[in-house]
Amino acid sequence: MDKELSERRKKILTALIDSYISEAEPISSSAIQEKYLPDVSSATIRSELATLEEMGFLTQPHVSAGRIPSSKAYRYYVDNILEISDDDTEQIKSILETKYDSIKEIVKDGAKVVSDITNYTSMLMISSTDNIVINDVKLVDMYDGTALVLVVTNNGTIKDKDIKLPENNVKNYIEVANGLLYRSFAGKKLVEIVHSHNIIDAQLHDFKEVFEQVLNLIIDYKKNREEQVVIEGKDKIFNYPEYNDINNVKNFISIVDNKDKLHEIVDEKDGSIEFSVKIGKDADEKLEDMAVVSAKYKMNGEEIGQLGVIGPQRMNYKKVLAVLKEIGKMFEDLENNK
Amino acid sequence: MDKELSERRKKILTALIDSYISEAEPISSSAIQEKYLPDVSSATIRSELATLEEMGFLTQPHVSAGRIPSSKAYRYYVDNILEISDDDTEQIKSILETKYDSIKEIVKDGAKVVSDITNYTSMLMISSTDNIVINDVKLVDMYDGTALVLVVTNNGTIKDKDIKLPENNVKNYIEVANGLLYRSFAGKKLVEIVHSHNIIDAQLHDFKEVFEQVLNLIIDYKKNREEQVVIEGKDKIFNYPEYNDINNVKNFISIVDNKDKLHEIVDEKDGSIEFSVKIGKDADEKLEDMAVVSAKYKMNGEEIGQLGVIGPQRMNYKKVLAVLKEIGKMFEDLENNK
DNA sequence: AATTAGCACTCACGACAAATGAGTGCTAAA
DNA sequence: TTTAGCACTCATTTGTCGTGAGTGCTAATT
Repeated sequence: MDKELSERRKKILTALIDSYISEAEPISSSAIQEKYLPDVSSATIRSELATLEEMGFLTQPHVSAGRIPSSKAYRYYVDNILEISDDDTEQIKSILETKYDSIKEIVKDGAKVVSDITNYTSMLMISSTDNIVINDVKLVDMYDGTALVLVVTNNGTIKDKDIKLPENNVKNYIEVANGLLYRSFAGKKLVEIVHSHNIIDAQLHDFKEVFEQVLNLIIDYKKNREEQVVIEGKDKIFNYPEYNDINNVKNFISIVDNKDKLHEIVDEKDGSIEFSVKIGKDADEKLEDMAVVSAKYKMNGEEIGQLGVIGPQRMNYKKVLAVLKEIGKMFEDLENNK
Repeated sequence: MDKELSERRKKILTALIDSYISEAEPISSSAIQEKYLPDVSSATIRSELATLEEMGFLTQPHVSAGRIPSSKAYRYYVDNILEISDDDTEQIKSILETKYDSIKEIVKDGAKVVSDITNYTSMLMISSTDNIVINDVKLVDMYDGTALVLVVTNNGTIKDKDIKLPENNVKNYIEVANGLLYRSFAGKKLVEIVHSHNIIDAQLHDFKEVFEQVLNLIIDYKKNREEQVVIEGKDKIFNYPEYNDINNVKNFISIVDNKDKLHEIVDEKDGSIEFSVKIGKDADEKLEDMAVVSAKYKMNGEEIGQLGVIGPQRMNYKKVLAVLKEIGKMFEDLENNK
């Protein structure tokens, strides 16, 4: 279908996008001729441009202006033209290496690293916690007849507020409760627990309260983790001239400051897609004139989160994708060396 | 000094500020006459305005425009004119009550509540953790030769990653370590601990590693807490026409997204000041055309944090201060009822 | 001495017109 | 199929002018 573009048209389209990515100005036929295709005349390029426009790849702000790429053009560019060469990779790698001492730092503030290198606003989202497995639940005796709840998962330990214990025979109570808690929760996935409120009823009446508190703790934890979104470098957006328009800024802020919207845009139904590139409102109603590039990262086969950038449509896709890929490789290395 | 304004001048200044707060337009002498002072002529008001301008309370965008209040005017207004009546308080109270079921909700997302009621961007900052006292430090036996560190403070429990234990005789090791940890840390303030790295040297060599890990945990905790800033309702800023100017928006974002700057602006050397109102760049170089109103909250005599709003200079100081005060009262009630 | 009416003056703002020039589409020739 | 040439379009810039809001000043009034 759309893949049938002649080489020259591809070349013209690429020239147009490259130029627009760096200049943010409509490009004229003669500009393309001078800088990218000196062997043909501007008139030829003009007729090619007319065809490309008919095909929906280009638009013209007005009749006496040059052309700018449409969302479809970026889409085509990312899908069919863009290639990340070893050179690009090498370059990114060396930037990553000189800027950050260890991969640990990158994991910790991944969003900041990505934002700094790409020069776009970046976002880090923690993945669904459905598959976290609880290894054990323990009460630890504290003071004043309270106990601390520890929920040990395959992904770290959750702890939260103390819970109150019944007055008498605390030591014994905790022991029995720990046994019950272990039998009820250990080995279960978070998602199972959250959806099976009836666990409580099956238990002994004396421990009902403790169970409820533990359950709430787990539910809260799940909810909080899933809402977690880190945004870095919001002010980088002002580097791009399209964000001299207050309406674009409003739009940007309203997306970036709204966790739910961000999730909606980034979350991919298809679990197997590693890199996601959403361009313009064809991809999502809210993304007018914007683009989101994101990657899913895994650790030991388990999805741990998504990292990406959000910026103007005329984004440096090559660089962004190279950075995200390179970080992916670093994760792999980290996994293998351990 | 500046306190010597005649009643009529006060009245005019108040009229000007009130009008500008709601309209965001320069006010002319005749407008003041019509709406606020029908008993004198506009010419009289004009000459008063000229004097007020000379005194630095007013500025004129250009010669054929009305006047707008300067930072100094707002300052004077807040310090010498503004009074919060019982009526205002009642009104805020009823809004708070109808909007939020319990004080708990307000504590939990204080920033959101304040932003919703005032209609300004709000911020919540956790206070210095210097005075948090450690009650105990405990290792809890986990699996695979690891232990979880629990640091119990008068302000909740900190837990963090597991730490590795020496291979043999785990149970005994933990017991001894717990004793040592208790003796080293219990009763000390966070600030003391962070500044006394030499604790380690005094301890037995076998436990050096555990001590270091615990110490790092405490230091990290302190650092993280202090950096914590919650911002709510950033997009509310677009409700105010001064933020149709992209430069003001840039300025706003750069302040609001920069924890350090915010701390710098809000942090008050004088520990006794409860309400702080900073207006314009007289107060802080970065606050060009903006104002920050914030309050310090205490619980059991201990400062727990600051809550406030940031917005245009022509802020509804009355409402904002009333809301912050009312929330303060709720804290007091909460304390007394417990 | 304070207030006021009256009037000349300033200046932002919007409307309109004219000039400019960048870039196009089309046509006819190579 | 490509290209040179040219007429055409239209955003942008610049300049002029009229309008009106609001002021500052002065002279008269209380």
